Amino acid sequence: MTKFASKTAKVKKTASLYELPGHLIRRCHQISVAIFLEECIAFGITPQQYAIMRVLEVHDGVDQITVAGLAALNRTTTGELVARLDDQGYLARVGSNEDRRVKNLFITQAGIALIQAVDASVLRVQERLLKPLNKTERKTFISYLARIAEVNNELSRAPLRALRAR
Amino acid sequence: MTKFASKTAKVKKTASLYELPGHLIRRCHQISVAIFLEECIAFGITPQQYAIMRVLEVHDGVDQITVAGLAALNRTTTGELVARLDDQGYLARVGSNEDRRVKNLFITQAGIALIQAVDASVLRVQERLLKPLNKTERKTFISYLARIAEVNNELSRAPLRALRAR
DNA sequence: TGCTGATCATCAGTAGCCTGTTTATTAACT
DNA sequence: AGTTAATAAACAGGCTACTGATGATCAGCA
Repeated sequence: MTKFASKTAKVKKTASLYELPGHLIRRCHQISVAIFLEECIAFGITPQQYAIMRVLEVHDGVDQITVAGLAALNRTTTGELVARLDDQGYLARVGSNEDRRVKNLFITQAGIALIQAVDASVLRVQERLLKPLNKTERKTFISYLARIAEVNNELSRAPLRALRAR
Repeated sequence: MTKFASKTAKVKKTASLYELPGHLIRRCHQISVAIFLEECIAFGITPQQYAIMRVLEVHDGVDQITVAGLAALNRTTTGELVARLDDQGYLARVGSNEDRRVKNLFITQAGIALIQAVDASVLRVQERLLKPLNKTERKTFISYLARIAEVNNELSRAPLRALRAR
């Protein structure tokens, strides 16, 4: 048996759990969220809520599904997040007149103020998260993440969706 | 104002949402989970459940908190995951005699069979996830992820915890 | 022995993430 | 006009992730 082990061992074995990219990405995600919450605790905002606000900052007045697409968030989750942001007064849901199925989302003054106020904290999140990498490594790392996210976008259950023409 | 803009612009502005590492990591995480679920749909297992099984494969008989630490999972979440794995018959929870607070987790024959059966699928998950990167880029990417997870481990709300001496 | 502090599992409650379905409405086609 | 298909939002239900608290138990120490 052992005699032919090297020749018959064509079956690749899965790496250690601690080397599996999926597991590592999950851990990095947890770290990223933890740092974000710690830095932004004073604003009572989560990374996902922040993402929606950043989308709205650029695409004010779009509907929930569009925001979900632009932020790469699930449509149902987005509904919940938007409800909370509405409660907090950072955005307003306004029923559309042209299409009565739609609720358009508009950023409020408080919402604009929030994005500005939170900016320094978000910068610190990036800084702390990427601290283990030097400047060139950071660029490389981000470019790899971006490439994986872009090329595999359609594999995601909440893919990024560009703004549709109206 | 504009005249001095370049000189006064010492305040770094946060990057586009689509360049923020936190946001990109979240998207890659979603993709990773989606591919895993797709590949392993036949086994009815999730990435987190798989992580627990892999830990148990090496550290059979440890308690829930220890498994949580070794898999970098939250203690409460681990309790739920373990309950489901128990229901599915992949592990057994056995009350300890030495310490009656503790429930030791033992992998079952079905659990061992599962890990083996799922192996090829997990390999495909890695392959598909990292497809946008070439061989050297993959190594670099994984090493960056590992470094970020390791250096920032204590920032996580569910940090990796080594096996404690008993 | 009895007190005190730690520890394991669990519960309650909140948030995120997802699927499939339902309701209301719109668009498209006959 | 009337049927059908498509779409936005919301609902039901399940899994993951976390905090803070509770009950049971154990360990250390007076």
